[in-house]
Amino acid sequence: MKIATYNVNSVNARLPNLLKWLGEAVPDVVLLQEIKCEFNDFPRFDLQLAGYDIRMLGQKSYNGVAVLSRYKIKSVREGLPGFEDENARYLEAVLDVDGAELIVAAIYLPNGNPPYNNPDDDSKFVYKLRWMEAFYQHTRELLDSGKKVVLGGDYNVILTDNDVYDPAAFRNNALCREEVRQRFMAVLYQGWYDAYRVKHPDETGYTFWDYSGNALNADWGMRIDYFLLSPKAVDALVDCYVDKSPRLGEKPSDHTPLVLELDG
DNA sequence: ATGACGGTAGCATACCGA
Repeated sequence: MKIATYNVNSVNARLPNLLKWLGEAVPDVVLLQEIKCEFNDFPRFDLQLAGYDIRMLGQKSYNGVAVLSRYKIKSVREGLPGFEDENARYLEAVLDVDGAELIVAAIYLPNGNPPYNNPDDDSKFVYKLRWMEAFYQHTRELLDSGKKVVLGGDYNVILTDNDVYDPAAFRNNALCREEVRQRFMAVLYQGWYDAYRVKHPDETGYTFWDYSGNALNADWGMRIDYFLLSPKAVDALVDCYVDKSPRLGEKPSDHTPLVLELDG
């Protein structure tokens, strides 16, 4: 089974790029972030024709997440429990995989950096930390359930200095700050596995390169998209890798897919 | 690497992003 997480930076702007990649990589499940549209504007017919059952949680202009699945989607949870969120950032789905249950979630964690025109405004950072606290509570419950769970998404966290091209330049960035790293580590310490790092302890594993300048050519990237696996999911882990081809192709997202292969 | 770039709303320019 092949599962992908892909921040598409607008599913409509990315549709040709996305459909091309789906045809080449043929993932069974795709977790999308930043679809940037409401229900009525989601390109569901194209994606259904590509073979997927679809659930989405959208809003106008910003954010938005979706689950595409070749397996039947039995139910979904929209948003984190106990957290009033004005943004569409969390969609969890129960899949029927040949009679067995697999839980997946598409996650778009807040960025947390201040607006450029107001660098002293920390409200977005406070929101990020609140979001991570609600996420921590929910991942505890998911882990305690003992189920097979795959949490994929754009976490907007640079976990260590090995996950960014210039750690010094990003030291005070909301993706790197110690409070954020500690909260992400706290989730991992519950007993989740960072699938890419399990398979590739020393490679960069960048999943994002800025559109500007020659960031892509110079490999000025960062690893901010992750798969977190519960123990039952990591037992089935075959591989986890970055597929850079959509980032190198026509009209790319600034992210590229992270792919997970599970046994069965 | 506080720049320059892309997407959206909406029609000029502001907001968002990592």
